[in-house]
Amino acid sequence: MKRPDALAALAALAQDNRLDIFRLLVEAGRAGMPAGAVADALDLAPNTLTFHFDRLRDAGLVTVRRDGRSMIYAARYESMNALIAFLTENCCRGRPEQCLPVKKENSPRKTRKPHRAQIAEPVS
Amino acid sequence: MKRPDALAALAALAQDNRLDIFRLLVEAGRAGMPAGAVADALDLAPNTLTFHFDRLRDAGLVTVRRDGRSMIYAARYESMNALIAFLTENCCRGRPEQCLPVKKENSPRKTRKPHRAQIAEPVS
DNA sequence: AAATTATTTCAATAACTATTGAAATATCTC
DNA sequence: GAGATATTTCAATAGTTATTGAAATAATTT
Repeated sequence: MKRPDALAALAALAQDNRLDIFRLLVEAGRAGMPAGAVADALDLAPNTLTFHFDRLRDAGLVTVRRDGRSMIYAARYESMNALIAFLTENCCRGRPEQCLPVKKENSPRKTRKPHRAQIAEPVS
Repeated sequence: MKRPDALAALAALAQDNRLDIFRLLVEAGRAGMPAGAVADALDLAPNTLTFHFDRLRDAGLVTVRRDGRSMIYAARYESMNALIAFLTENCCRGRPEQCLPVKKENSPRKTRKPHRAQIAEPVS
């Protein structure tokens, strides 16, 4: 997965309702579920839902097929895994050495008090 | 990592410049790098950068400490891994059976043509 | 073929987000 | 302590995104 796709997937998942929708579809498995069932489960207006499905679809995270008058949406596990792989790539699982905590230097005592706040503890 | 934190992390990473900033910090390792160096590397205005740092910080993805007049930003690998774990949780690595492709049913030939589009191939 | 059910399309709107320029703050150097 | 450097704060603005209501489309049932 390349950067633009990863960015699209992140953006698609970075929204309250869409995260719920996607997780619900993941739960539902390969079979997927009809739009209406998702609407009921999450209490979303059908047009709002279509809006979010479109975004998930654009990001390649879900597929649709028609079944009678229902539209069946299903999670694309491949894309999700590709995203996870992308994130993993340059993080710990890709470079485990960086996940280790910094080893505290056993610094020699200074004779004078160091300048105020020259080196502070990380904040937030 | 709980849902709200995961959502915050996703939102923080789901932006062009922030994704670059974060990846750069990940590259930089535990030592982190001064805001100015990030600004130079990515050609971003200093105030724009502060804006994005704030968001990454709120999402718990980076830390800051002051070193002289520089502010040193560093990636928090823990959070990144927590996010990956969250995403993995209900996806393939958590439920590998779901990643397998649907096995195509070897359906008995119908005598009559099925209703148009009753079951279609997944789209997009 | 009319009524019903499931979903999408469209336009309007409110809310949020990123970027910019100008000014403020903090630290360092002379 | 004046000037320089590094970064943040603030206000304005342009652009994007989510939600809504009303109407349209598609498939099914009667």
